[in-house]
Amino acid sequence: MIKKKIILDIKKTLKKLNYKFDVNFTVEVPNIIEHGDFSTNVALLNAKKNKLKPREMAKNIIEVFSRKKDYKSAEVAGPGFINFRLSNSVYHKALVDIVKNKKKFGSSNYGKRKKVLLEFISANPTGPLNVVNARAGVYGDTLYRIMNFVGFKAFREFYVNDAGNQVDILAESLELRYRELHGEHLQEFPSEAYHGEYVKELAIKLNAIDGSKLFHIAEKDRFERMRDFALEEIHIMQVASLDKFGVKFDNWMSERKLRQEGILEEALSYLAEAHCTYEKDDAIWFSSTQFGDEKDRVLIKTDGNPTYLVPDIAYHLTKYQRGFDYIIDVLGPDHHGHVSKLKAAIEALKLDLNKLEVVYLQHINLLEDGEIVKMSKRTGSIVTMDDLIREVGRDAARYFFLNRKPSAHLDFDMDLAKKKSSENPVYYCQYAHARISSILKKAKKAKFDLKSFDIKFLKKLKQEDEINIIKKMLELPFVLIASAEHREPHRLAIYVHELAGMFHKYYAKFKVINENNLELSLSRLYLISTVKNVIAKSLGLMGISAPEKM
RNA sequence: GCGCCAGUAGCUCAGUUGGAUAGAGCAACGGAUUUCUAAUCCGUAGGCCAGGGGUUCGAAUCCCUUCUGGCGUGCCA
Repeated sequence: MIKKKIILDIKKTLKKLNYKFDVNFTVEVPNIIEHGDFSTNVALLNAKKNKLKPREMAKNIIEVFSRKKDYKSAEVAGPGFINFRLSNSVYHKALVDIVKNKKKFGSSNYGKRKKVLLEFISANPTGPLNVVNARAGVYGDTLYRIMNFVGFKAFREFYVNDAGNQVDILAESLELRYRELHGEHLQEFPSEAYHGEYVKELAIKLNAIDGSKLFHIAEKDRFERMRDFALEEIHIMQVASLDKFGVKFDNWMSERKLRQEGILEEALSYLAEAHCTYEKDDAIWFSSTQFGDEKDRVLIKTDGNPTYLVPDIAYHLTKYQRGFDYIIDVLGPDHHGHVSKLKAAIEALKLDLNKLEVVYLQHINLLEDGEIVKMSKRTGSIVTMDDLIREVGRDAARYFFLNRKPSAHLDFDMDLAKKKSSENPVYYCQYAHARISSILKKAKKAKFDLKSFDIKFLKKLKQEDEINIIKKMLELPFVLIASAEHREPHRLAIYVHELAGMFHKYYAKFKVINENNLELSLSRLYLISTVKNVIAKSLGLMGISAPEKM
């Protein structure tokens, strides 16, 4: 919008002055406010071409600009930057545009309706979701919302590993607990089994339905009953946890279903057709070394069962078959060894490797009383997603996870997240929203009605803080595009915090409602109600509430 | 050994395609409330951007290298 106009104006000027130039110069908002509203490096990049010194070239450009009415000033700075200051009226108009855009402000067609598959969490269906899953959930969910808002067609998927070894162990664990209920005493609960309390609860629930009748059926049938019951119950449990966290999925892709539908065989046959498989030691191997892997990998084990790699290849095959333009896998840091094998397979299948992106979310340390809380799935001593939400609440949990870029390790300070005080950044943002609501309420009581507001009043907004707030709001569309583009929703979290901060400072410095100046008061009310909407919109995209009152 | 990720203030972290004087929050210290919500604001202090080299008008950012930490490197998933 404004930036585009400046670029255009610069180009026109360069042509007018008969300068040679490259089009890839930049126009950006400087970090330092004293450096003006916008800054360009056009003279730095093109001075050589025109046999001029950068400052000299900049000076000539400025002379033309100083005659344009939308520009308050243009000056040479540093080695040859040109800093522009725009007239307040330009920003006043922009503010009106934000309001006119209403709920659409910030959205764009950047994604061009491209189809995006976001796979995240994909935790094993063998227990409750943990805090790492929570981080992945918030990340994926927020990225989904942002991508859709900037014009992508995103789709959320959870891949359920409901086949394989770990599921057998789950069924066996349940059976042991079930037997315990019927008075059988175990010497020791096997170390590889699932120890969590939830297995005991499942046994109690199963017992309430089936009683002792499972002892009287065939072993195979009992095993299947155990397995299916556990999988179903745990799925329900996971959905419930996610629901509390505001995370939803468009599809739960079952590994068992993939197997039943013969996709594994399909993937294997494609690999065979591509001459990438061979038999050795009674196993079937994938010759992944020809795609840069260190060694070849087993696909079908000596016992005739596929390794985990096969269903994963098959699953990714379906991702490609479903016609997505971007395939994003959100994984834990312990998966990157696995991804190189998967990528080798995708190459072997002659699928477009560029479509596949892997985002690694780094580990989390939970801190309580300054100490790291140890987590172990095997011994059952995990902090679950439910625990976390119960402890710190949904808003704080989401904000804390979102406040970090995905590739960063995350220390989650439980004590800080629990605090309902100024130390807690999530309240800082929400408080700005609540504060504005409160002012608007008060204005209404004092008979300041925005209906009698007129655009002409906006010229009363002359304070630098006011113009800076408008500038900040104008950044939202770009922040969202950058968040989507780089798959980094944390940029939005940082943005809201900054905007909230600007409002708090403004609030402390200026009074919005002034009985003696109707036009100024209405203009300020107009401004802050826009700030309120932008904060609410941003928090909304992060799945965080924006309270009217705190 | 090889591969991936990271190293920025006492702590936790931001830092857009390379831009000008590297920023927040917390912790520390000193202030502000007869006022539209003090869950706030203002100020002070705090830095060899892990070390070294290179690329150029210009590097926390790109390249090379060394060091440190996490993770991976199964016919487990």
